[in-house]
Amino acid sequence: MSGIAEVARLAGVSKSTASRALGGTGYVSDDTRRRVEEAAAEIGYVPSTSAVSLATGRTQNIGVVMPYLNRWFFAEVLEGIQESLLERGLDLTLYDAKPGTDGRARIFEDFLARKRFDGLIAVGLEPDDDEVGRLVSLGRPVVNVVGPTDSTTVVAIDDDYAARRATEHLVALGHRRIAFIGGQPDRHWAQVDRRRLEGYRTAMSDAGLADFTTHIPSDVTLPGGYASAVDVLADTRSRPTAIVATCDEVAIGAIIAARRLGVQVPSDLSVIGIDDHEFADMFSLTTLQQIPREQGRVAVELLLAHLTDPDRPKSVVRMKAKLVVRNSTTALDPRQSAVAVDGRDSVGAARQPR
Amino acid sequence: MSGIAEVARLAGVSKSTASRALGGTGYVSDDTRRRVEEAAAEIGYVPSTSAVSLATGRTQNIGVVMPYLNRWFFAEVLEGIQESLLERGLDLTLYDAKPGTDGRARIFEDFLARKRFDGLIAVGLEPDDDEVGRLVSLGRPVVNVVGPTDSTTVVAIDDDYAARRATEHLVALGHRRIAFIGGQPDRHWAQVDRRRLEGYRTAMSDAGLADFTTHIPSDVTLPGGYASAVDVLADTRSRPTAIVATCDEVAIGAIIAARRLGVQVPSDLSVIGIDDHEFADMFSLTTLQQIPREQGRVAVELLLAHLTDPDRPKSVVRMKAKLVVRNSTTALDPRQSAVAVDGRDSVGAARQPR
DNA sequence: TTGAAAGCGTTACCAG
DNA sequence: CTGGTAACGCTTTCAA
Repeated sequence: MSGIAEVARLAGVSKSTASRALGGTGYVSDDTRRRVEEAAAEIGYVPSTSAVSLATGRTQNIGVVMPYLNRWFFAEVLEGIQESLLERGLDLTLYDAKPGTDGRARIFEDFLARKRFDGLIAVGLEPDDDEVGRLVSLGRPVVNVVGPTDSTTVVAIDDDYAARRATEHLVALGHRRIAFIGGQPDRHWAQVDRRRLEGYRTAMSDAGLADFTTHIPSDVTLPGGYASAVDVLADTRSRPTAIVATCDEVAIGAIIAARRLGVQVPSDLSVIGIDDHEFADMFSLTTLQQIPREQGRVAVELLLAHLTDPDRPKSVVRMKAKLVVRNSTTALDPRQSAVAVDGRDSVGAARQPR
Repeated sequence: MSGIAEVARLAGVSKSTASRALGGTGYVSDDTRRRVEEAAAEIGYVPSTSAVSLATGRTQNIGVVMPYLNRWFFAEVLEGIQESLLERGLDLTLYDAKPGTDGRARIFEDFLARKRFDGLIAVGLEPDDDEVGRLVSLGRPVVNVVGPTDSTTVVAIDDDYAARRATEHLVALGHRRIAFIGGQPDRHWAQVDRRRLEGYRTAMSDAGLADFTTHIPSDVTLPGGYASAVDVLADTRSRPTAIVATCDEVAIGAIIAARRLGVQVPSDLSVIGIDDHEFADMFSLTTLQQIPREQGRVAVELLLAHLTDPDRPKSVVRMKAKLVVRNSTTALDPRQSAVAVDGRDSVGAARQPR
């Protein structure tokens, strides 16, 4: 009834002309264009997305797959993606693919196969081989935010560097009994957390502290960090003097645990995280800053580039997290601190990475 | 090339028959159906969503509009919606409409108008009149999770009750200097928070404590609660003995602030929230429990009911939050507690509402 | 129980 | 610069 035919009728032109005038492609006289636009405005014409998709093969929609919605990192990335798509007039279809669930299987088997999108952004998905296969076989560009660097275009921070830098910061402050907290060998142990653990190990070895290397398993959540830290900090004798957490949520959980147990941060215990979480400031948390919202925006740009140029080679954007020193870390022994502190680590204002 | 035509050719039937066999509607012999299904499986046939939408007028997609993604309540509702849609094979398109942004305006003007969905779920949107108008004019069913009870079908908890009950709990414990924290008169002050403040006021009046009524403004976030609480608790003389927080995030912020200031919870200060946030247990927070995930699921059911029966009258599902007593609230004066405590409020296991 | 053909609302090619 | 027409891939009458 309405539709472009109606617009064409009102403007006194053919459907094709109306389409051209509205779409901006092809030759149309300025006068005709104006008449068509007026007609469209008059009846409040909005093109049918399904008809457009059918005719053009483009959905003007981007799919986003992620395993969690309720964790800071994921929510921030999602907001970055959403912002960026919004500016470009693109819709966003969300798939919540929790590891090990039936729902995840259905998403890969049925939902994604429908290809209701021109391209896909996978956030921290860590797909298994089968899933990677399905992703590739969609024949649509895919960008990963945090993920396998080989099969697709990826944007992420350098996890190894972040964890090393965090560890080095503590080493420079004179700490030796430095533990790493986060990640569970048995449950879904994310690659990110393994890479960070490796970075920590490397830094410990490089500092000649291999013997002090300790991994405290923990759920990668705030309560998870709290629970594990309570456990570890309870024993006053064996307690580490510093902790590298796999992310700020775990770090903050550890800080809360320390406070509850009467362990002073930073004087009795230094804690450093990775993220620069929205709560980091409130807990005076020293951390390696990443900006997930920005990663989301970059992911959109990369995906669009792939859409524009299908032959564009895959690329890897690896950002460097930046040390932000707050008040959760301090020199092990006050008398040594002036000497031991690495100049790079002096307290200062945080700057944006990139 | 592929498409249903190919399936039909392989099965040796017409497109119409293939469509009927696959769609499940209309008469098809069992034998034919099997042949068609095999053919479809063989070439991995997946119907084009745009073609289906164009032909049927159904998108098999639900739109979800919310103002925040990174807050517990919203993320939980979203996960509930997603779960529920996933079971039914429906897609979910997400719109992030932050109050007062250009993006929000564009969403209402352009994005929603595209009607890429069969129905819409608005979560805590609190649309202004203009926005409500646009929503209605879409001619698609709309369900609100938390929102205006008049214009559309709504699912929410009874905020007035929750806040009253929370306040009554503290009154029953003998508290008089009870303050309410959360919500900013100047900024986007959510209706939810105003309703809760009203519930608190009513309960205070009913208890003859109108003179003690105090509203502490605060951002409705954990750091917001922290900041405001630090402010209020600093003055030992005027400090309240108990706090009703508009939600658990604010309540937890207040608890963290109290700990930092050396104010013992609950002996020096009782704190009660509304939510039963994922951190509530870790902070031993007494609270009025709601289950947003469940609200999301119910919203989907209601929306689908409206889709099935367009004449279905609007309805309001108002859930009652349930008091969960943990360890952040206690009797004001230990000697009076045995008498003062309302029997209903004795500590016990939480049960699910509904 | 099956098939032919007419849409669904656009875009895009090809003459004019 | 414009209009007619086919095509996009599927569903849905309507006859047979």
